[in-house]
Amino acid sequence: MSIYDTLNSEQKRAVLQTDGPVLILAGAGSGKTRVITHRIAYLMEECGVNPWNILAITFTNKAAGEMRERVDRLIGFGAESVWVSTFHSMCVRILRRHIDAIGYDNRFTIYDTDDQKALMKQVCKELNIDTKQLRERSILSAISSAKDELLTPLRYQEKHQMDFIERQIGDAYELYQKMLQKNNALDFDDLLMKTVELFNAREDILKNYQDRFRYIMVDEYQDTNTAQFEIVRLLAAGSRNLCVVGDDDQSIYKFRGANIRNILDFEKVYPDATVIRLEQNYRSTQNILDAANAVIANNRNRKAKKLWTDRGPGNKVHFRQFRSGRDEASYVAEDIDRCMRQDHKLHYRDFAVLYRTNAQSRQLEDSFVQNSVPYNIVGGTNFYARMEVRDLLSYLRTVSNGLDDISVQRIINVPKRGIGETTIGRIQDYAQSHEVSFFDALSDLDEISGVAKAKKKLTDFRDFILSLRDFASTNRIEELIKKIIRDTDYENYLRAYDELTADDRIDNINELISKAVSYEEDALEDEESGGPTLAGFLEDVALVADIDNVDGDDDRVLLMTLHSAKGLEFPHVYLTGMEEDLFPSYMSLNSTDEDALEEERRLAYVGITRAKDDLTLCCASARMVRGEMQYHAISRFVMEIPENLLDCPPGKGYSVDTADWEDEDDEPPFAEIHGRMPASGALGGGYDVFAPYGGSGSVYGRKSAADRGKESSSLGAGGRGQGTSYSAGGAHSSREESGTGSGRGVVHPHDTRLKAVYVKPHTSSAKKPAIAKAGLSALSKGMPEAAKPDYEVGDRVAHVKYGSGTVLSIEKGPRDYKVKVMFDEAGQKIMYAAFAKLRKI
DNA sequence: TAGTTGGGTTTTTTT
DNA sequence: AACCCAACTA
Repeated sequence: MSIYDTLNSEQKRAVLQTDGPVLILAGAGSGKTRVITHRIAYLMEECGVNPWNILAITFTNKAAGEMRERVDRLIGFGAESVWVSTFHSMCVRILRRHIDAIGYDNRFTIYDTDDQKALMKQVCKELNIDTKQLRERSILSAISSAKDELLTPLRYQEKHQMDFIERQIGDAYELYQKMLQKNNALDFDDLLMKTVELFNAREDILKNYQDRFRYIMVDEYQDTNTAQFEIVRLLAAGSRNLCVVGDDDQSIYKFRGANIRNILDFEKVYPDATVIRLEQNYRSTQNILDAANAVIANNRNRKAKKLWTDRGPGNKVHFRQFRSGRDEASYVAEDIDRCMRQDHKLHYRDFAVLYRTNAQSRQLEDSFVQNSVPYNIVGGTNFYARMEVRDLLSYLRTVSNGLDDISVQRIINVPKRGIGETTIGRIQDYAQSHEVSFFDALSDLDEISGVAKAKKKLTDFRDFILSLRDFASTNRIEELIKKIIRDTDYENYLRAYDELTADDRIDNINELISKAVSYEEDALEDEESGGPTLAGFLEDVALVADIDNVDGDDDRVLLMTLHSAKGLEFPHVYLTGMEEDLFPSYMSLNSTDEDALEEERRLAYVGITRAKDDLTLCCASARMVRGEMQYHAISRFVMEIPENLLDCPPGKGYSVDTADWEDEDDEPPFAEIHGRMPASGALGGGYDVFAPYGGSGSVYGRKSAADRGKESSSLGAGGRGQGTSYSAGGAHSSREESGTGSGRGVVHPHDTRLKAVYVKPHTSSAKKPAIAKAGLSALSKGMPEAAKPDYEVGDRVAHVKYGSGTVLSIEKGPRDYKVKVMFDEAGQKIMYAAFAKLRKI
């Protein structure tokens, strides 16, 4: 029995079809990594292919490492000679060897987004571009798209000369590119584009790689952009042994240039391609798969397919709605705890919590800390983007590449050396007019007017860098970093900068040092890399993805964005923030591009299919977004899942452990809600709700999408699962609140014990009733600023339930004003002002 | 030159 | 809420 007998027939076909173009359409969880690894093993073991002739391109360095490991385990030899890497790493490797052929120095620096922005700032200044009107970021993203499409500055300018903005971008692109070259730097997109440029310029070099890479495999092919497509096309042009693996339903990187047509049109480009579909899923239960299939079926531009499994139905998909993002976060942490207690075989690492945006991790993190659940967050502020790490890296880059002006300028006054902006500006002007680098200009100080006062400081700095260069030539990177820290007294600088964060920052620096150490160890082992170099370390550092740093053996819950979760799987998955405007994002809903929403749906599909056994979808009625309370309807992606697959379908009434309003002083919430609500009869037809303070009522009033101005655009698109807005109110709320023009009150049954959702017509944010806002604010942690009550001690006030009374005291609490009232009939009560909604009489 | 403050803005997602 | 920048002050 061979290792290939464990494959199903389609997988086997994919492994055995070694020659010619092959397209493997691999649904989520269909074992595509197994196919690729077995294919590599088969090529080496059965076809006698030299591992050196095999290239496998993966999406992340982590995936590359895992793939190499798995091949090793399969055949136990030779896997280290297979070239497994990401597009970007592969390109850097090629460019380090050959980029001098197209006018760069081989010691080039890789600029990340922060460097790009710093450089673009200079470009805009030079070109007098008003960055208020046209931000650096927008220019950079336009340039990035151009590079993804392999458009040179010249070609971009030819294509885009109609309006002023486009001409400005064209000019900026041209100068930006010149300055990059002057700094001897490449940005991320250049890595791909310059490789194509190199291959086109030097047929001999291309031929060399074509001869080497006789068998090419590309994973996650649906997320390749035009530049990557071209690289693959060029490399495979000789042998035509190209095997691409992907799933059009999981294409989620359009924003960075991914072109879904690369996979959809593969058969057009390679008419003789063998197409293999892997539709059996080995990961998830049938209920989870059915949910995923139901959601993705709403996309129109896709290759039809349907995942199936021979696993049983499993648990239903869990759906939970909460009052606030905070409640959602505590539920997730507590539920994980509950699962762990219930099933002792479970580990923390069996859980993942996914969200659409990094900003959502904050509340989750808080709640995990509070509940002592160990967790790891993937991404957010990239480790290498932290101030202290960047400072040190800029020193290293200055040592490594004297032409990198951006790095020199970053550190010339860090820690403070008394070198100010004016001085830096003068040196820069000189450097520019004399066509020398900024650093070299430091040796011509006598010729630069107006820097005499700072001359000593500048010379000291220059000499310091020179001494570091000297030191670096005979010492290890680890020692170099330590020397920089020591000589600049960097730790004290951090303490002076911010006492509170200094310890964390020092930890980060130590981590950087240990990364340098392990880089040097790895590079010593890897013969092909040519040993450890400073440039090599900087390049490693520049190309790591957040997910690369995740240690699978760490027994912690993983928190990450849906994007980061691609390619991973977990027994238990929580998808949080399943709300309209959040997921699908506001951006996609307002986009003119129809595919934007489909891409969000693919993202939902990716999220759902990460789950093996249990999937929990969560949403919150109210959530702080960018410092403002927002009220969202349940995500359409939840509504697209058939009710019978959900344990608690939206609108059916259910209970949630944490959403319990029995707490002391915890009055029922009331909310002003706008946004889309689920269609279907969930709320219509006299669904009963209970008003705050005891009364009961039912949903009444209903406004069609057409009445609703701007929002109707996203509503009116048709199709199932679209929302309808209801106006509603509890018994206490008056009719006038329900039907006004832009009113969009919604009552949602959130809990069978729900006493109330108080609904106000939405007018404008300026006119939002302060009290409603304060009331909800208090639901969420960290919102101390509640509206100050308009009554004072001694005033007579009226309460909806308790009647009238006299205010005994008003005390500012952590969240809200705490008011003590002696009611004429009900006696003394203490309540929060925002919830109590006392009216002065 | 350095540090503070107030105002305006806001990539969702990342190699 | 967090960030960035310009303007202001010491």
